[in-house]
Amino acid sequence: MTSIPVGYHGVMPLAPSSHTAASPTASRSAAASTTERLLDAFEEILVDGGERSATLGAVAAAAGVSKGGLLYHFASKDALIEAQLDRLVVRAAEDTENIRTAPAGAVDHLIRTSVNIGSPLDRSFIATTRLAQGRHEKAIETLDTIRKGWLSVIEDSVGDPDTALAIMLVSDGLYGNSSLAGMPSAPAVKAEAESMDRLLTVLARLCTRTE
Amino acid sequence: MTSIPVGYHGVMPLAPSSHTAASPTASRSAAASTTERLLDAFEEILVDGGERSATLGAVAAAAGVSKGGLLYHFASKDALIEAQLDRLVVRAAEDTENIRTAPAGAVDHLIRTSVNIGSPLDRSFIATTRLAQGRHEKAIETLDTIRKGWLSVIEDSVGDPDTALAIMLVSDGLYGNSSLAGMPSAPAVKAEAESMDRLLTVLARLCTRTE
DNA sequence: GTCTATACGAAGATAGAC
DNA sequence: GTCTATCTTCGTATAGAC
Repeated sequence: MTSIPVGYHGVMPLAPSSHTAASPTASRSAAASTTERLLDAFEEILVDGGERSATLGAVAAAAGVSKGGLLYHFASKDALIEAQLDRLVVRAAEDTENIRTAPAGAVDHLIRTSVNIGSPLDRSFIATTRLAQGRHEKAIETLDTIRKGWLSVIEDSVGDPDTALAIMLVSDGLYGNSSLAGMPSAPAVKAEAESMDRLLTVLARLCTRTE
Repeated sequence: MTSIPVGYHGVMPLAPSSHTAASPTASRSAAASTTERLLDAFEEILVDGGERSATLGAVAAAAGVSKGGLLYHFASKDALIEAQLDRLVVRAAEDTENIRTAPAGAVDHLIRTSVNIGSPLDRSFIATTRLAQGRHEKAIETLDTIRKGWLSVIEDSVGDPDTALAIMLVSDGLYGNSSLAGMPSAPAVKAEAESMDRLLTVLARLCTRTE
């Protein structure tokens, strides 16, 4: 199987303009650059198979290049990881703003987006979770920083730090469970939606002290 | 292969009541059987260094034996993992009973024990978390089963399934964060204790009757 | 029960051809 | 930019000595 050389093709229209990591010759646009495809492949393998299966060979193959090809773009495995972390930071920053300005409120938005639906941020985040569980120091720090940002937004929204912490922990729990479960089927997602509504109703009780 | 299943032989040895409490036997280098020491070493390396660093060589060395010595007790790495999972199941079963019969209430007990303080259960649980993040199927299933047991107890305690879920998620979040942070220092644990009290106060709001 | 020696393959990384 | 060797180290597992 696996006739298509291009491993992953989920992300679409977004123009890969901002790239904090080293980008050799990011010419033009159109289809995803090899660098982007490599990062996509890396994240996907990390999410689906865990840290151990995310070898340079596996990543290269999934992106449709050879190991040597990969190593042209990322001089070492750690360079690949660093670029992945940079990518997460960018995506998380956008997300934090989305939470802050969410029409339905920060809590509602945070909780609802705390389950993996396969979004680019989900993939980047869960991929980093795998690296963090492998005790990669910078991955742990990156997750911690992002989490602090989210917590801060929730604090601003609900006022009380302890309440914000409780909500943040629910989010952590949801994401953690979600990252262990396989990607749910479409109908399963729908079923989860109802559960999600009820959960939010319950959590609303936490915020009944707004002053 | 292996017509002689010398490999793994469960962890049946009945443990003296002090199982859930910290084993007073100083470190992991004395009287315990080699099998136990190997499992202790495996879990500790998994917790401290992640899945990748938990190689047979590292485990054997930490337990004070050679690779060959380890392989006498556990015929393969997977046998080692299976034994580790069995160990978690036993410890978690005891813990579930402790939660159910906790004087301060199930919720209070669950939440308070959802931060890593280095107990045998903590180590077994977090070690399994590492394996689960490495996408080890049985590790994922084991965690899921244990979690369902805890959730069930909380449900019995608080009555409402959705409220129970919220509390369970807070527990998941706490454990997840705790497993990423390094083992905190004694004073840090104390500081956390106050935060824990406040968190429980907040969570108490969830259990307010909603008729 | 535990050790040493070794087979075998996988993983990260380099060199250089195209 | 990408590929094909190739080197080296590491990880799992086997065989057999003590």
